[in-house]
Formats: sequence, structure tokens, C-alpha cells
Amino acid sequence: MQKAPVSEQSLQATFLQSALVNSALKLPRAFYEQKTISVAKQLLGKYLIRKHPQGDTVGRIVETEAYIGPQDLACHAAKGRTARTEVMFGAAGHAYVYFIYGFYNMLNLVTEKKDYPAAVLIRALEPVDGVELMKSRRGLDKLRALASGPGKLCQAFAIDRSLNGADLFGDILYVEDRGEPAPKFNATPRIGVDYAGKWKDKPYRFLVRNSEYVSKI
DNA sequence: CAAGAGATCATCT
DNA sequence: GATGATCTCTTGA
Repeated sequence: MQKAPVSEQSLQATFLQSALVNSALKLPRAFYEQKTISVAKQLLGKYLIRKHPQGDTVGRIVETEAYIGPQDLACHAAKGRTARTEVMFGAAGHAYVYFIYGFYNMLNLVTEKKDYPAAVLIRALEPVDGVELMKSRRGLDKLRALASGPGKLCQAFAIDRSLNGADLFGDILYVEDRGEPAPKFNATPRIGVDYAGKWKDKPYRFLVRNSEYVSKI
């Protein structure tokens, strides 16, 4: 696992700023501007923070998927630049949230440079803070079931399309590095993209090894 | 436990 | 008019 090639200046500025609040490091824009696969891997073991009037929720990212560019048939942007995919074509470090199957929202973090459509789907979180709030939003008591899937975590974290396009450096939704060593992970093909031709078998899904909070093995 | 179906709507054809 | 980056419940072994 390589380190994020963020500038010293950017790192230091961000660190000094957040050190006043707590010891965690909010990931800088440069982190998301890296190659999508690299971002997807490095997000494992980082912490997703969702600020909300009801209370904040925090989860450790344990599963991600990379969706990379216009040629990737599993990527929504393969259908072109439309109102829906516009956010993915925008600058890195924004949330791409879409609604699917008539029920569920999916949270993605936009990566790479402007006008290149790519994003990382957040597929599972290990509940860390705000667990009671997650339980009430999910109508469940079982820790393992709270955020172990892309639709579940959006429900538990109150993430819907009102957050589509949200900047990950605001005070609503962002990711922190809490200094834990990069966890070991496995790679598998992505879930639910059987229609994507040769792209369906690409090992673009990443899971923290031995985590019981992933969506499925 | 595995497999199948239903729920329900934004988006694109 | 069809379908999907899902989830939950039901059925049957």
C-alpha cells in the first residue's frame, strides 16, 4: 500500500486545523484525486463521518468498489454525461449519491480529475459512533446488520440524494484518517454488475480481511 | 441455509 | 416502457 501523494503543505495545514478539534486527519482533496483503485484500497480502515442534527454517526470503512471511467460498462458514466452522472464528471472529493431499485440510496466518493468520471462506492461500514441512532433508523438491533451493505449504510447514516454533489470538506459528510495502519484486504469482482460484459469480472471490490461487517464474503 | 420473488421509482430508451 | 452498483422476507430442504 502506497501512501497518498499529498503535498506536505496540504497535509500540514489540514493536520494543524483538525488537531485543534481532535487528533484525526480529514482526508484532503489530493487524496481523492489519485487513481480510483488506489483510493478504493486506501479508504479501507478510514472513518466516514456524518454530521446530523439528530446526532453524528461514524463508521469504519471495510468494503469499497471502484467504478472507473467511460469505458467501464459497470460505471454509470458509460452511458454518457447526463444529469445523473454529472457529479461523477466533476472535481474529486464530492459525494455522488443515487437512488436505485425504488428503495435505496448508494454513496460514492468522486475520484480523479475533473471531466474524468470515476468514483468509489462505499459498500460497508463497521459501526463506531452513534450506534443507537443507526439502530433506530434501521429498525434493527443487530450490530452486524446496521451498515453491512451500500443501501443499509445510507439508511443508517441518513444519506440520501440531498447529499448528491456535497463537498467532502464541508461539515456534513467527510472521511478521516485516524492513524490506524492500513488493514489487509482481499479483492473480488464487483457485486450486481453481471450486465457489464468483460468488466464484470474485474477485481475492483475490496474488503478488509476478517471483518465481520462486510456485505458478504 | 440457499434460492427466489417482490417492493417501487428515477433514469434513460 | 424497462431496468437497476439492493434488501428483506418467504419457502423448502
